[in-house]
This record gives sequence, C-alpha cells and structure tokens, in this order.
Amino acid sequence: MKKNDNQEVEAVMPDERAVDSRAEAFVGVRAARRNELAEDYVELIAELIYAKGEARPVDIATKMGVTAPTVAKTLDRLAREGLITRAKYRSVFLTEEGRALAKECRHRHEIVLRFLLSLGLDLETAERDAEGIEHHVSDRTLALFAAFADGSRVDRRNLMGEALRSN
Amino acid sequence: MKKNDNQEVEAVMPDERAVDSRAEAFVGVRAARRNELAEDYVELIAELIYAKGEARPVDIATKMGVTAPTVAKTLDRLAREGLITRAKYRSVFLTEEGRALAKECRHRHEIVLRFLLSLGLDLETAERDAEGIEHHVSDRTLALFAAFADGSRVDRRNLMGEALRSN
DNA sequence: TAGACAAGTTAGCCTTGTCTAACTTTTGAT
DNA sequence: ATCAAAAGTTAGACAAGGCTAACTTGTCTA
Ligand SMILES: [Mn+2]
Ligand SMILES: [Mn+2]
Ligand SMILES: [Mn+2]
Ligand SMILES: [Mn+2]
Repeated sequence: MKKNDNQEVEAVMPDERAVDSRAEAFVGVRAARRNELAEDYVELIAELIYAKGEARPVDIATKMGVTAPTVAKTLDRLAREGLITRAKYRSVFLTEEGRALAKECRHRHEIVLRFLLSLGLDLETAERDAEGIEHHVSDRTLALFAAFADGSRVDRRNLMGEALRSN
Repeated sequence: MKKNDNQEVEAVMPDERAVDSRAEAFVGVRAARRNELAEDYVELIAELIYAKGEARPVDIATKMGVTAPTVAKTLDRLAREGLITRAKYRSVFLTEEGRALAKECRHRHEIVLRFLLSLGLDLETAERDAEGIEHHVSDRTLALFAAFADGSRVDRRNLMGEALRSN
C-alpha cells in the first residue's frame, strides 16, 4: 500500500500512536467531552445548594432535563470519582474537590456568558451557547474572552479617546 | 413533599417532562453533542477527498487519533445514517447529504477559527478550541463571530475614522 | 508472480449515558 | 398515627464510542 509520503515527517513520539497536529486537537476535544457532564453536574449542585440549601436528585433531574434514574447513575459515578458524597435517600454534597471544580466551572461559565452578551447576543441564545462552549475554552481563550467582555463597555469610549488624543 | 413554589409557574407543555429554561439549554447541548462526531468525520472525509482524492479509513484514524476498528464502527453508523457510502476494503464517499453537512461544518469551523484568531489567540490554541467550540455555536452567534472577524482588521481604523469625523 | 506487510474487518469487551418498569423509603396532610 | 403520593433506588435494556486480539484482503516489491 501507498506510503504516506505526502505527509510531513513525524518525529517518533514516546507514545504509541503517531500524533499529527490535527489528531492532537481531536484527542483534546474528546478529553474535554468526557468531563462535560461532571462539570455541569457539580456546577448545578453548587447552585442548588446555594439557592435552596440542598441539592436533591429530583431538582437535578428537572434542571438537567433527564429522568431520575439517569441522575442516580451519574451521581454514583461522581461519588466514585470523589466529587460528591451521598447517602441513600438523602440529598447530595460536594467534596472539597467537587467544590473546587464547581467554582472553576461557574467562573468559566460566567465569563463565556458575559462575553457572548457583550458581543451583542440575546440572553437566551447566550445561555444556550455558553452551556456548550464553556467546556471547550482553553485558559488563553478564556482570558481573551474576559478581557473583551470587561473592555467592551469602555472600548468604544477609550478607542475614540485615544484616537482623539493621538490626533 | 414540598411543591416547587419557589419556581416561576411553568405553562403546561405539549411534551411530557416539564422544561424550565435551564433544562432547555442542557437538552439542547446534549442534542448538539450527539452530532459532534458525525460532523467531525464528514468534515475530515471531505478534506481528505479534496487533499488526496480519496478518504481512507487509515487516514481518518490517524487524523482523528483513534484506532482503525473505532473508525470502522463509526463509519458503519454514518453509512446507516445516510451520510456516507462505502464498500468493503474500499475508501469512503460522501452522499449528497454528507457533502451538505461537510460544507456547513467547514464553514462554521472556518468562521470560529478566524474569530478566535482575530481575537488575538495563537494558531495552535485557536485550532484546538475551534474544534470543540464549532459544535456549540448557534447561527446567531456564528453571525456575530463572522462580523467581528471580518471587521476586526478595519475596526480600529473605522472607529477612529468615525471618531475623528464626528469630532 | 509470490509473499510480506499494510490496511481493513470482525468479534468481543468495557464505560458512559440515556430510558422504562417496578420496587422501597420518606414525608406531608389528614 | 396513618397512608398516599413524591422522591429515590434498582434492574435491565439499548446505543455510542472507545479499545485489543485475531482474522482477511489488497498491494508493493523483490
Ligand atoms: Mn455546560
Ligand atoms: Mn455551565
Ligand atoms: Mn470539531
Ligand atoms: Mn471541525
């Protein structure tokens, strides 16, 4: 069969599979995908605890738009992974680790949402898109989003000011 | 048990499950998630066909960073869904529908990437993030991204020009 | 024109995430 | 204090997406 001679030479990697730059991106995205649900859950659990004092499976199910058994199974996994603790028939608590993750997720969520709004998007669409995008935003991108959102109100003013000054 | 009286009254929906606005977002995101892989595959297949004249499973596997059996199984699904056609031991072709989807995906991918770059992100990170974000961008958001990317080079100039003119 | 080796397939395993159906526990109203 | 309804759990089905191992097919090269 044809040798792939139309491809740049790839350095031998410590890993088994050769990784071209494209594959790196895909592998990274798949990794992010595996954490999405956990992130949404802990974020939601933190919100529920804050808003109602406790996070009950029934409320998680409602907010997530899934059935109770689905929530139960997912919570079992989160407990296995050390993000939450729970006892039978009782509501759910975040571990230290879970709280940390929740905080980080809430932070990212907020920045992405503010960014989309500052771009001129309507609230409903912004919330929808933020809910998906937040899991695929690197730290660098997040920083740029934050800067843009923060600056967007004064941007016009500042730029104009600078233009006038530099005139 | 407590009635959820702390929640806005929800109109009775034609659907079974009550959907608060939060759930709508999560449900939407999950729907988008189910198409991610198909989108990446058809986009990649189109690229391979364009670049090499054919899309072979081995190249798909390399670019996606997965093993050959994984590709085989996914291709079977795509064929079942009418996005590609294939014959045993032969390379893969896009159906009309597949081509349409590929085109749409490439379009979105391109806009998201240009947008991230115009925001000041480095190419490598932009490509990584775009690969994930592209699947969670609504038409509205995409339009804003495109406008921003298109305008970003002339923006400064234009704004300053306007500022000067309106002075 | 053989064969060796690359590419492709098949079978089977695992985990995640979703569901329905049926059972158990908790709890609020009477 | 009772007990019905709400909440929670358990069991089991199913599809997707990943893997390894082992087999089959195609093709380049000697
Ligand atoms: Mn989310
Ligand atoms: Mn979120
Ligand atoms: Mn992608
Ligand atoms: Mn893409």
